[in-house]
Amino acid sequence: MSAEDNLLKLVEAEEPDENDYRLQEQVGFILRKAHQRHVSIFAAHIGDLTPPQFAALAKLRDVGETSQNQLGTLIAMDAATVKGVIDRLKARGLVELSKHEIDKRRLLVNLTAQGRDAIERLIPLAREITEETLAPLTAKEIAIFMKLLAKLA
Amino acid sequence: MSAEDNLLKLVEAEEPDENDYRLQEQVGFILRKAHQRHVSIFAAHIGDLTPPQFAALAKLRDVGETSQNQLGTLIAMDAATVKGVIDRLKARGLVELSKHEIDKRRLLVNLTAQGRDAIERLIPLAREITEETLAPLTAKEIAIFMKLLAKLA
DNA sequence: TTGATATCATTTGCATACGAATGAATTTTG
DNA sequence: CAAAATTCATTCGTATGCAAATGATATCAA
Repeated sequence: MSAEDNLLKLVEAEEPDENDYRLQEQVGFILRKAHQRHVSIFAAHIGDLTPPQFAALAKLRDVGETSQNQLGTLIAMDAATVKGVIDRLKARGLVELSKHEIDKRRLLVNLTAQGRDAIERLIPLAREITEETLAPLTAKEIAIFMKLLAKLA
Repeated sequence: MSAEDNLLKLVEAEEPDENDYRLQEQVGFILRKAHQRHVSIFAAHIGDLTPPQFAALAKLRDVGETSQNQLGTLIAMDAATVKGVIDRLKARGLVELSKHEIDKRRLLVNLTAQGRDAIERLIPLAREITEETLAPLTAKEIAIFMKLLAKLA
């Protein structure tokens, strides 16, 4: 191989050929597919609630009454998104809303008795969902994957 | 420690306490956050196109003219979703549609000259997006992560 | 205290994402 | 061949997800 060939190879290694972009190998594309698969598994186990709705109930169970915005922060939803989620949970009687006594801007959210029953009943199913989502990996791989995924998120 | 204590520990290990469900540690929740972060990085680099729109253009560049449904399969979008994406790309002159001569059900999609220019121009930015998304990981971690993520998706 | 800022919530507009229903065209099968 | 099943595309309804604009309230600072 000539010196020119070696130089060419080096350049290609540093700056990949523009023609060689493989969508299927990009992290964003695979992340989107993995997320889709998870949502599909979720729907198969819990048909009458979406993952965001479940997240809201699960977090309210953790922290008790909070403001809508604060809840949004805890479950990684912006104000506009969390409003829709809470509205739908309220319409189904799973959460109740009240005004903050002191700070009149805040809208407090809390579980109803029915909402508490629902989340307690659903948590075992949620464990199964996590398990099934991770089923393609071994226990060791799961440990590694979760650590790295957390770093990315 | 008594024999009873050991038995108790064993049972707890197999069937975790129901009170101890941590949303923040569930794979679905973190997957959703990682995906959100990626979309945000994407938007910062490529403001005038969404990841699904980019995926459609990139895949058309790979495979050339295809039917709308086939394209959807290739980029993991159902028929209803891909229609919206293609409609918007068409409205912007980045793709063109035509009828399949033989199979009258099919709607063929292809890049326009403008669409081809756009995707060629954007691919280098997409490389940066992938890089930035993976920036919290070392090279070795990236290799491991991508292998495991692909298994999950 | 008051004027500038910041926070909480809502609304609008746009873009995925998918289930379900529908209709048209093609393929399979009995 | 003819009926049944499948495929391709569209439409509708519902649910995130986020940017931007708005209004109400609260906090900070001069």
